Amino acid sequence: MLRLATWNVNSIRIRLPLLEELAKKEAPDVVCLQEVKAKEDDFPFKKIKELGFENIALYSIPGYNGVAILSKLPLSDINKYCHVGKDDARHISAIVDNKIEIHNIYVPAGGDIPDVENNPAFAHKLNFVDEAAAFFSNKAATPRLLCGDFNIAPSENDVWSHKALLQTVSHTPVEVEKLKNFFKQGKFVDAIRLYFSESEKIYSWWSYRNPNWMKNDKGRRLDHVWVDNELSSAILKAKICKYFRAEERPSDHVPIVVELKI
DNA sequence: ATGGTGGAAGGTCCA
Repeated sequence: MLRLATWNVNSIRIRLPLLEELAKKEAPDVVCLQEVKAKEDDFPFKKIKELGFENIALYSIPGYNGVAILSKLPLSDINKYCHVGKDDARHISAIVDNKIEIHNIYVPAGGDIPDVENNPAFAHKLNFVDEAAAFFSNKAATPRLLCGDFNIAPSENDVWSHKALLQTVSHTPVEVEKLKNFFKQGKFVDAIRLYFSESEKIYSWWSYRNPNWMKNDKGRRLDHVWVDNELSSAILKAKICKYFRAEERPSDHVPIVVELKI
């Protein structure tokens, strides 16, 4: 049995108390973090090891982005990837316990304007997703799990209003198409939708800019866990830890936890 | 049509 959490923490240093809560309440064996926003010298290795995560794979730069895999089980074959020519710390992988290859990915947010001509950040996002799709198009020797903040809510019920968000970066048709292509090319299974029906609205992110986030519930499902299709029967449970959004000094994303039988 | 909040960095950027 393996319990894995993925969470965009939006600064690991600010979120240490909540990471401790995650470790205690959800008991993950592996935690994939995005937006750690701390360079290696500032990363709280000691405190994280004290929580039981003795094995840490980190790919970070100062200030922005940064991904990490925290694990109670041994990590091997750690790789850090540069996509579309940018060394911006968005993709790290490791094999956990010699059983499963975990890829932790932070897809660029893409700015505000969904237009590649007028917004280089949006072009970067689309190119990143295309390159990732190509990267994962071949079968791997070890079963794979991909997770992270993909910054795209692909289905109608991954957003509070499909119609209202058609022109909003994260739910535009061009992004959704590219994410679905990525998904198809890699023959992946959406571990979260295996557990929740397609007709159920599920979100993992609520904007900081909406102080009434709980009442309005204008969320989006930006965070994902995908597995190789041969692992689909290994998914036993999935949980979106919405209660983390209501904690003191929350991230705008909440952790997602999956339980696999491997 | 706009601005709303949060984090890190450092006198502004990214989300």
